[in-house]
Amino acid sequence: MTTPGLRERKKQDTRAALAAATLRLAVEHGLAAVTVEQIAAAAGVSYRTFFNHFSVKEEALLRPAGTERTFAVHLAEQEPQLPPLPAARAALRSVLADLDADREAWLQRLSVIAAEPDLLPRLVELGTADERAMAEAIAARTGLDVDTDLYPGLLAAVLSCALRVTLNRWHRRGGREPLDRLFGEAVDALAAGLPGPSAA
Amino acid sequence: MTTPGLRERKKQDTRAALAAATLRLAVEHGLAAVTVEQIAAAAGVSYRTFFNHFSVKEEALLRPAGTERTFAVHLAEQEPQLPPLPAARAALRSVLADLDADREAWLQRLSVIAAEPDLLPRLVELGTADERAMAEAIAARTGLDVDTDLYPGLLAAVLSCALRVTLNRWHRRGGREPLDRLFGEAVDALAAGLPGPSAA
DNA sequence: CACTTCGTTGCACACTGTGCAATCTTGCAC
DNA sequence: GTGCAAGATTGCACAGTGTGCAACGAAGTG
Repeated sequence: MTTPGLRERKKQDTRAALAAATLRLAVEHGLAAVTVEQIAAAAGVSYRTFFNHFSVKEEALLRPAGTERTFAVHLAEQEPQLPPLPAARAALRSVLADLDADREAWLQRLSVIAAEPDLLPRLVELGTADERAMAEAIAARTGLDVDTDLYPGLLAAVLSCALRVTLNRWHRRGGREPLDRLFGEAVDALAAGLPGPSAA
Repeated sequence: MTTPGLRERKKQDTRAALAAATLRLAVEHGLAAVTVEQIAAAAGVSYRTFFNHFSVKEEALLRPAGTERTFAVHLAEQEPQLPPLPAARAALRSVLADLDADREAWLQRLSVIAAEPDLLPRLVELGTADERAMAEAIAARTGLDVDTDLYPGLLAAVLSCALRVTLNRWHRRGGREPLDRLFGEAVDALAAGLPGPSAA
């Protein structure tokens, strides 16, 4: 927890500039129509530098900040005696709060995805890394083995889905409904065992 | 439902040859280390022809047959009064039976994925098309709207996850446990509302 | 036997993503 | 402040992906 340091700060600035340029250009022309070269130019850095920060073009759109292990941190903060599902749900609420702090940008990102159906899979693709981390955090909390036991992997996978579906609905409603409530609906349906189409 | 015709048959042969060559080479060297050019050569066709059948390299590994809408068909066959979750579960059992008919090949495909972690996301990526189809089939059955109602999209997403987790477990156990039973365990946990780590 | 349809092929091309080496700036110790 | 190590940026070359286009030939149709 030492001082960030000038070097680290400039690095984050570069990443942020690239992410911002990506978002702006993608909103304008669609991500597919924008080349990495254009993004780098708009951010004032070289083509090669782009790949020092992001390994894939999509990453610049969908992971503007560094690889945050926020879920694991938030999960660890929950009361130890809380069952896994409520604990994970509370942790994800915190993650969603972070997203909500950047409302406009995230709604724009979701718009870019909605406008280019081919990109939706890539969003999911980026999400698998987080899903893996989530599974490991759940395994650590429950004392299970992430590789042999069913529960951690299944819960993480299912919650990732709920998150994805929720973001999709949130965007389709113009971000007017509170993200929190939409996610709550999804998790409630899960906790009830997907009994049937009760929630319209 | 007319006769397939010689032309159509040859087309399927070409696709099958490409898929088989892809699997063989990928098992041997890993998919990333194999180029499309090598695959095409091994299948006895030109480089360009590969992309007449598959739009992405991964597709040749993970979708050896044509784009089958098997789930929707199987779902339509279920008793109309059956609730959505059991109906979808039964339909997916049929899909899994199809996979099981090709046991060895599918276990090999899963091995290729397991050996190359970077590929797992791409599997998910390919799966999103099926997920969308699944959501539409469920929407049609329940009379809900796939775009505005929560239920179809959520159920399809969650079942896709269960399927993915199940295939993963199946492979890790060497394909010895019946695919059917592993999937049943996952869906049981879902139907129970993910109460806690009861199923070890 | 025309005539259409369509899968295959070759070619050119824009772009992605990587390895490598050079350069420059920051952080740190003396 | 001077020198040195760490690391971020850059340029260059390169393998490979995926696409558009036009030509060719075999399969389907009358």
